[in-house]
Amino acid sequence: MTDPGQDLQAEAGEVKVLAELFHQMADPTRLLLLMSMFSGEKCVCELAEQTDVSVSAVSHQLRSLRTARLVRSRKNGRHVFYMLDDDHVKDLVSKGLEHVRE
Amino acid sequence: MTDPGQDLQAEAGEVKVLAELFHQMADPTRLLLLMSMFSGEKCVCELAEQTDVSVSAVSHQLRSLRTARLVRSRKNGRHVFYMLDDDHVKDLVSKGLEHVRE
DNA sequence: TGAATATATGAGCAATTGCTCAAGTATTAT
DNA sequence: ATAATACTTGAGCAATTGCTCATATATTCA
Repeated sequence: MTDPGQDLQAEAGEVKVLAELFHQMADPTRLLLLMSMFSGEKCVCELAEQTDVSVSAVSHQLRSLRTARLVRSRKNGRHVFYMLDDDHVKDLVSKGLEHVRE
Repeated sequence: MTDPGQDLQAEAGEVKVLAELFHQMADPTRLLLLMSMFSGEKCVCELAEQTDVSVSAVSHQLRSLRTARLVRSRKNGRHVFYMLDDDHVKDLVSKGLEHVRE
């Protein structure tokens, strides 16, 4: 259901930021990375394994997600753990799946 | 809040379809077109006017949105009216704006 | 019928994307 | 110190994107 408390009018600037948010979720690899983090923080090598993409490619995409503030990272020894920055992404994927599954 | 009734596990195929959904919403022009339809069906020339994009470009993007089943159209005389195919898009934009507005 | 309006579509092109590969930094282990 | 592991980063490249422009189709109007 559409949240009635949300103002659906938006300025041009807001639309661009919103498009950028969806853009981050529009690539299968990035989307899979985000979904892998639903169960908690994951290190780069785990993410690479789960998505079957090279460590380098994953690192590039994580940088993109981090710059866009969808994820944040924490360093521990030689591992870097990535996690969702907030729960909105999870909500969006949930809503998206509702649509996909009709 | 994350819908607890939604299964957040997804197969590879589902992820691709979901990415495609977000991809449609990831372009500022397409997003603006979708948002213009929140208040009801609009003809191509109205949409072009509101988004300040050429009629040709709008038509191309509407075709993309229609193929991806985010919108559907209805012909009346020489006008073609476009409308959202269901309310999920509206929900996604609403959730997205929550994120953007922190 | 012919002109005007509304929309669709294909070609072409610059910009962006997502990968690989090679090289770099940082941390731990021997 | 040297090697191994974990990750990052820049260059380069093929594929995709979103526009414009020209042209085509469909409908209404005079």
